[in-house]
Amino acid sequence: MRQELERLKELSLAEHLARLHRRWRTVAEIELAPLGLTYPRWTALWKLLRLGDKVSQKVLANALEIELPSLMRTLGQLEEQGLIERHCCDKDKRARIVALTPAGKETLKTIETRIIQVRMDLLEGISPTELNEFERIISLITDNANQKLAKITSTDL
Amino acid sequence: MRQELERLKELSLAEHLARLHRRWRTVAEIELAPLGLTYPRWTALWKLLRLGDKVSQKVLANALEIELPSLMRTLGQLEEQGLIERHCCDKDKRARIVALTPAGKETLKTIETRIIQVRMDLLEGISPTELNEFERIISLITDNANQKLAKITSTDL
DNA sequence: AGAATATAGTTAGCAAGCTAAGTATTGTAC
DNA sequence: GTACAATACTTAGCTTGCTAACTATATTCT
Repeated sequence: MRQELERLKELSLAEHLARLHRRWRTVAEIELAPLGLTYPRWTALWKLLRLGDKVSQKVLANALEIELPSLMRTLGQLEEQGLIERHCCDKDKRARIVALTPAGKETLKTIETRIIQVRMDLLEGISPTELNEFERIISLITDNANQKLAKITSTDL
Repeated sequence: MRQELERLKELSLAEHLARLHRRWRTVAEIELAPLGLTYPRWTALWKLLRLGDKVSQKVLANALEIELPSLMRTLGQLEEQGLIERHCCDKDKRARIVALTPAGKETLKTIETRIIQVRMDLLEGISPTELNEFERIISLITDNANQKLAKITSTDL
């Protein structure tokens, strides 16, 4: 009986995780929408600044923890909005270097306080210790998943 | 300086959460794919069983923490596969009652051990106490997000 | 009872992640 | 130095979440 309840709970974990992910995104989206920025767009901008403004698309995708094709669409939109530029790279002609435009930097300044406010609101009532622990468990489960994925794909050969 | 680092970390939290969500789904998907079941399909089947087999679409959507239109597509696929049926409800002619077919029940038996195995693998190395704490923080952030959403949408009126 | 509102379901179409497959360039191994 | 492998990008198309707008039924308020 207790075992049955545990099973139920464990199934819910994945669902709760999914729900939290969607809600977080929705909140962030609503806050930044008036500026014409969706969630993937402003996280890309933000991350680009943190990485030092001029990086390859590959590096940016890795930092954002998404695949290159997923990033492509977003960068296309940001380019159209005039917030970023994509240059050729002299050292590696395959690569394209992404850089913030002046307009992009200006926009980032405007949204910074909003982004920080959203985070503070969502993490209200959680101590730094709890947050660290939370991050640790996320990493642990992610590692487990990655290991399992590696095992599965290798045996598929 | 330290404050700057904290900000970086907090931005990452949302991304780590998103990544974990995608990895979890991917692992589950690969394990169940040979049976013709994607993640939303088998979670719907599973949840349906836990809810007692005969419930309205609305109730099932709530339990799965997704919106009705999202569920519709999945139920359509499961119906086509002959794993569920949708009946009219006598008491409320708007509602449609979802029920497992014998084939659906049979399939559930087959996948049950696999589902439980995936969960155990992903949660390996995490104590029940840690897991409870993890769930608690998820709920807390989700509540914060919901409150913020409620506030935003109400002031929009 | 009749009008206004709310609810369950449905349809249509958007968003943003993914994989698979293709191209151009680079790096590596004889 | 030439052939093979790996890398960075791109394109095309799938998936499954969502919201908006619609219908049919149920509920609530005078």
